Amino acid sequence: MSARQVTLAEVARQAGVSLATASRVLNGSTRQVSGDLSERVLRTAEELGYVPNASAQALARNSSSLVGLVVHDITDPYFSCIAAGVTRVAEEAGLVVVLGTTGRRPEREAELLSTLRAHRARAVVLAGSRTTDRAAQARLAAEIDAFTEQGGRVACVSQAKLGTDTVVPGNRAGGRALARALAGLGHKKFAVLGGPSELVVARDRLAGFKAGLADAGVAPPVVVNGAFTRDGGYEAALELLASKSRATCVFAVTDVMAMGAMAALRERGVRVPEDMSIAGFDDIPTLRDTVPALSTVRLPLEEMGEIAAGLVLDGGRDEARTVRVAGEVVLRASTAHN
Amino acid sequence: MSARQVTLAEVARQAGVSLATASRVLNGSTRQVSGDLSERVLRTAEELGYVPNASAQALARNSSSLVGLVVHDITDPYFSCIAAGVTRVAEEAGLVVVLGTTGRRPEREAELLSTLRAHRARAVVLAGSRTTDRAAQARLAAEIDAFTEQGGRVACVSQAKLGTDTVVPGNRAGGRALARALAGLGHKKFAVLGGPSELVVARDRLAGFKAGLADAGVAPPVVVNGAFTRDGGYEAALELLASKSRATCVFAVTDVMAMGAMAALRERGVRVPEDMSIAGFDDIPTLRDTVPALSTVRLPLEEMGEIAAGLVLDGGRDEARTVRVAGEVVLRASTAHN
DNA sequence: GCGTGGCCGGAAAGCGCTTTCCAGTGCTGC
DNA sequence: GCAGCACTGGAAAGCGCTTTCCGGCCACGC
Repeated sequence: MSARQVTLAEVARQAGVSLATASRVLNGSTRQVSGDLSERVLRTAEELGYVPNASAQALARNSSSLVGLVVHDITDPYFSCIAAGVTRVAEEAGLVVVLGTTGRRPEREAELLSTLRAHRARAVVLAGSRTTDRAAQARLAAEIDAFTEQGGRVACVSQAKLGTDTVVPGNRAGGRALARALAGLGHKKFAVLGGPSELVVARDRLAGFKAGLADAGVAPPVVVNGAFTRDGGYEAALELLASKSRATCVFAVTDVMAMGAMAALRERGVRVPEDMSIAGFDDIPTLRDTVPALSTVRLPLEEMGEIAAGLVLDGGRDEARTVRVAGEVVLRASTAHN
Repeated sequence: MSARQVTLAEVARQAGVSLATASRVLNGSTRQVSGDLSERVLRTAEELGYVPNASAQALARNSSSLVGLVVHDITDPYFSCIAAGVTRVAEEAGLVVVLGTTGRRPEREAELLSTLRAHRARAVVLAGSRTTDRAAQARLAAEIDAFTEQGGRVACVSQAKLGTDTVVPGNRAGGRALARALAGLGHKKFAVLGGPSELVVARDRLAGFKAGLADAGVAPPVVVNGAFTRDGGYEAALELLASKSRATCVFAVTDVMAMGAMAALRERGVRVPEDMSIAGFDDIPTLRDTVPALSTVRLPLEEMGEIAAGLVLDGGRDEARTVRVAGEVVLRASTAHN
């Protein structure tokens, strides 16, 4: 139990070389070490089962091999897809990802950033959606500043933050294109299941959708707001039904919300798409296989995670970069002609 | 840019106390510090925006605040639910979780453990399923030993590993109960979409299912193996259909596989449950809302993650503990009477 | 009144590594 | 043949923190 860990010093002693030499061999510094010694060190390290102490390295080098990833809820396919992209890139780069979940509490985001800063994470990907809550936003901005000042890089997914690299999906454009496509199906009365109004993602998608309807000369939609979750979609759909709206097509600003909404419609005996067409946004994998398959705006989620990780790890230029990824309207069985 | 980080020494100097005192105030050691000094330190720390360097702390204390979590694919709801449970508990305990993904490559598991060991993670939760590949298993066992010898704790979910705490779902019992329930629906010919034969989870569920059929006096099922993924289920289902089996009910050893299987059946015009009943295992949240809703064996996935994290973080007794969690058969619309 | 604890502050010795600086060696070039 | 250089190995100074140990102080007991 607790057999003391093998240290570099032991390896060095065992191999009959200095600490410096052992260090140089085992981490590939710029300095050369003769093949002879080098091999001896390698061999003893192997024999002793030496594993470098990452904390000590981080301390000595003043930089760790940690990359932070902050999401609201890892259970949500939107986030888990992004997480998959981020981890893939990080692991390829030999880094380790630290997963933080906020549970959608804005203050947690700042807390996590602070923790990550304590760990001297070299970068962090913020995948949460931006809130418009002033205080939380200021606190977060301060943490981001502190983090970058300390030499770390920050990238955001789908929420531009001052001075950070960002991957922004075409929320507005996607919403707009979707609206036109749906209007093209002949629908005249639309409803939108919007997210909480303080989320810019939700607002952008909604704004785009409205613009698209306007393009098509269709009346503005009824909007019902709900939480950005499956249950939020469920509740919002019930509320919509209760309102006796005459909508024939409903747009949920998120696939996950659409999922909840479909459950609500089904429970109330509203057939999709016969009685009501429904579309979402994101194209999370699970909803491609459902019946009816969900019409949506496809976002390359894993790729977005990869891009974000790439931005944040590529040694970093100074100015903030923004990468836009386009959404692609995919009409499936959940939307019908009207 | 890179404004040097505030260190404890600066706080101490600024507050006019020694390093020791500052440290004692800011981390709550066993030693008391007079209210006067204490407050002064706290205040300066606050003013300067001091954040302790986690690497330095880890080094000095010889223990970090990292908890590892190893999964195959964070995108898979099974794993993301477990991950949610683990992160919740870890974050409550003030720890930080490091997410490692294996992409189902057995050797990655050992690699990740080694990395985690380098970081002196204080514990790790292994949520991957055990392989029967001898070499990989030995390598993994060695890493687990090394990890525990170094003072870290290891817990496994659903795979007993020598000397580790384990959370084991009732795979066999669940499979058995499900088989009986399905037989009770009147089905006589069964098929099973099994996972890769080297996964004990898959084998246990299958074995339980067979036992349950035997209990009910029903003939053994046709078994088709596929990968433990949505696509694996899809392929296996196609293979099953091609085999012209007369099965009226199929059990996919995993909900995710069932999802793929349902897609395959649908494509081939096989109606569920009219032409074919189908059941899964796990009860991942997304499949409760689909049409038809999937019959399955419910496992409290998030709770399993919480339990695993709890086991591994509770200061640890010496002998390995095992917590069993029962699966509960839930029949929904995807299975019909025959 | 003085010895004996109990407390609290501070000095300093690490924790395991990286990296700078210095010393020694063998070459090259004239 | 020797100055100068490139190159390699080692000693040692940190990195930012924790913790042991020591010294000073006060309160107490006899």
